[in-house]
Amino acid sequence: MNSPISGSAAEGAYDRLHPKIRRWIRDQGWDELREIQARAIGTILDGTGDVVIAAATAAGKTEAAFLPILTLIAERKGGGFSAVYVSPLKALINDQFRRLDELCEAMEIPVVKWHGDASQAEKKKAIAKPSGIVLITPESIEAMLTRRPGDAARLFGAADFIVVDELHAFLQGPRGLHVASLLKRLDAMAQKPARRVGLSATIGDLNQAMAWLRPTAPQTVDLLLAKADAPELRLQIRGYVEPPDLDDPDHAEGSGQDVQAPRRIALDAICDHLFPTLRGTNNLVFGGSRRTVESAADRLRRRCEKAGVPNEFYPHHGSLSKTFREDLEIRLKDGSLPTTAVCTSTLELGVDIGSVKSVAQIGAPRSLSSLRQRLGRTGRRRGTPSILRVYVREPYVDVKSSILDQLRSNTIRSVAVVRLLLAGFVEPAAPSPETVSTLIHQVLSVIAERGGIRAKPLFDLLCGPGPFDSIEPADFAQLLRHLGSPEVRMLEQAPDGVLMLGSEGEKIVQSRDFFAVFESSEEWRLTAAGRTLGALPISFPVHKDSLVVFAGQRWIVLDVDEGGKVLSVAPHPGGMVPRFEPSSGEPAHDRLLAEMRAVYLDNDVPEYLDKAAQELLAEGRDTFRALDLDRRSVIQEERDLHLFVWRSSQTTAVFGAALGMAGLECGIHDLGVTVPKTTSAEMLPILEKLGSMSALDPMDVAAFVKNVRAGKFQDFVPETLAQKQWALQNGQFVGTATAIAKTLR
DNA sequence: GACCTGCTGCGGTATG
Repeated sequence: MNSPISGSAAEGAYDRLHPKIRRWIRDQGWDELREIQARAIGTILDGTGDVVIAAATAAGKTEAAFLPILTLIAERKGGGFSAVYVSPLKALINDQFRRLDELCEAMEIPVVKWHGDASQAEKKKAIAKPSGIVLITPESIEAMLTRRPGDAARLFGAADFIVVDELHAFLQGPRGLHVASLLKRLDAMAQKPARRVGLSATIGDLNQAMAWLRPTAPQTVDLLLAKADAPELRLQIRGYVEPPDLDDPDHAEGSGQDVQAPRRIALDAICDHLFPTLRGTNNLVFGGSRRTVESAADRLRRRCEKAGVPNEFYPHHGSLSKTFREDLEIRLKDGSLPTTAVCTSTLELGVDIGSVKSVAQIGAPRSLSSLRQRLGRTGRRRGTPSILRVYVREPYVDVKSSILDQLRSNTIRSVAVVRLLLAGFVEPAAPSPETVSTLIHQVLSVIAERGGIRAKPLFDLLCGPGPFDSIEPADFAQLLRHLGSPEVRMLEQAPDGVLMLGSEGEKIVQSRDFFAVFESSEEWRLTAAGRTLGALPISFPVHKDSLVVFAGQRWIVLDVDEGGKVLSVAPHPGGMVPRFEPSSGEPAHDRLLAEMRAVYLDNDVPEYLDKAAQELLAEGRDTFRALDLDRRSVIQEERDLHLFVWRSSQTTAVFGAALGMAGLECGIHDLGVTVPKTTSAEMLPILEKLGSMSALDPMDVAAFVKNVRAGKFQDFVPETLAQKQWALQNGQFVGTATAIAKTLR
């Protein structure tokens, strides 16, 4: 049989694969290897170092990594896993298992799924005879190290490769710090450190990815970038204005939440457009919050009922039970019934749901990396376009309204985001404020793993180049002393200096929720006729006869089990949409604010705006000009003073903290800060003083920052260490804040 | 003015 692979480079790559892999490729009916796959085969077979493979979704990254890896490990038998694949999602492990299992079976290489829902028997088998490939979550690696330290080295210590999937998901946040630390610890127990292969779709700064993958030698990481061949993009931005005096833009249609006479809110009009536009095809609607998702899904279901047609709109978010979510994912992938999922960010990455016809977004986006990921769900078949509809909600305004509302910043932001999307911009990863909290977790974990360890080898194992590089020996000593203090009792020190777990540390490590480095909140479990619907935040006020909209249906609470934290419900026509826990918003990048300013200054009216959005854009620009915001940045509005900063959320927050030092409490928004009950006459000398401080010490600003501590173990982080870390991560923004103060006028 | 992610080991019982 002739080689099915065309192109000389690809042909060469194909010929170098293991004969059984070549047969499998022919059996798949593939007529060519993708370019990224051919290049990965060359790099992995010829090289000895680490590799980052960055390519669009559905470009065949998994095969790009595993075809050459399997070729190299084909002849290895037993003696530990040959390759460790780390994934942030169980669902992704299940998908990859289906893709790898058949190929590996042909090669007689075992593959084992290793996560909380995976078969105990399979895991036991692998512990007895570890071999081949393991597909595992970070938390399961953590559990292995702390609960079976004797087995860990035998299982992982001989691996030739560690593959990290969805690498971009680990470039920031506590879980990224956690996995990076686990990689170091796996290296420390290995006879020879494994080669690392990172797989990713959207990465804003590739240097960050290389540094994350091999902190000791980022420049040695081979980088394989797939040429982007993005499908044609069709897009529309639609504008909607809320009615006057609205207190809840997500309330349930025709419910008691609508206290005054029922009236139409923006969400009603948005769903009036979504219903006929999306019906009959598969789509994703991103709602932004679980509350908006429930409210919109409920409206769309009612429109189906009214039209006398079967419902095809279903909610999907993290509080819904697994069964609901999986049923919907299967229905989307299967494709025999038209289906639209109204979701939060749950369907943004990972799980295989096939290609959808269009993506809709309720509310103006703020993050390019997330919008890109969402768009990647459409236009996956050759020749079909990506379709994106953005539904922008703006408040009602009249002469008494705040200028912040009159500036129509949501509409402006939508236009700016589209411009940056077309320009190919993606935000880099932001620093993670959970550093010390995650270090505490790893300190406890290493002590549990080894039974006890002295401070110096503990520091050498965890710190230095890598996730905790910013922790100096003196910081580490301070942290250990604090953890060992009589008030904390996380650690104890034996007379010979060996650190061991204290009574509190023992309790924490033994608990079932030790393995994850992120927090989880307490919730009510919601059941109907014995079936679990999902979970509601414990803060949601409930009592018998409460009405609730959940899982796309309306319910009445029959019974409240305080002890078991269970709510029993039954279908009911009324219902309130529950409020979930609020937290801080998605951060905006400097470049987005610069682009928003450019949109205000320009005169072009993009043709992708509907008539209402065009009017909102014009209103925003008129207000911008009337206030002369091109030249002015300090605007008095009655007793409030607005300072227009035009910088990232992080810079604006630091600027706000610097004002806090001067005794001014202020509110922070996209465009800048608002200081209540202050005049520009009072403000100008303060700004002048701030601007003249050439060396404002970030440590001094840190003292005025609320929530300087973050993460699961934030209560155990010494305040001064938290402030020092904040100053390290925000020092550059403090400098920017003084520079901003100089320019405001 | 937000979202998402993860989970051991034991003892009990039922089933092939």
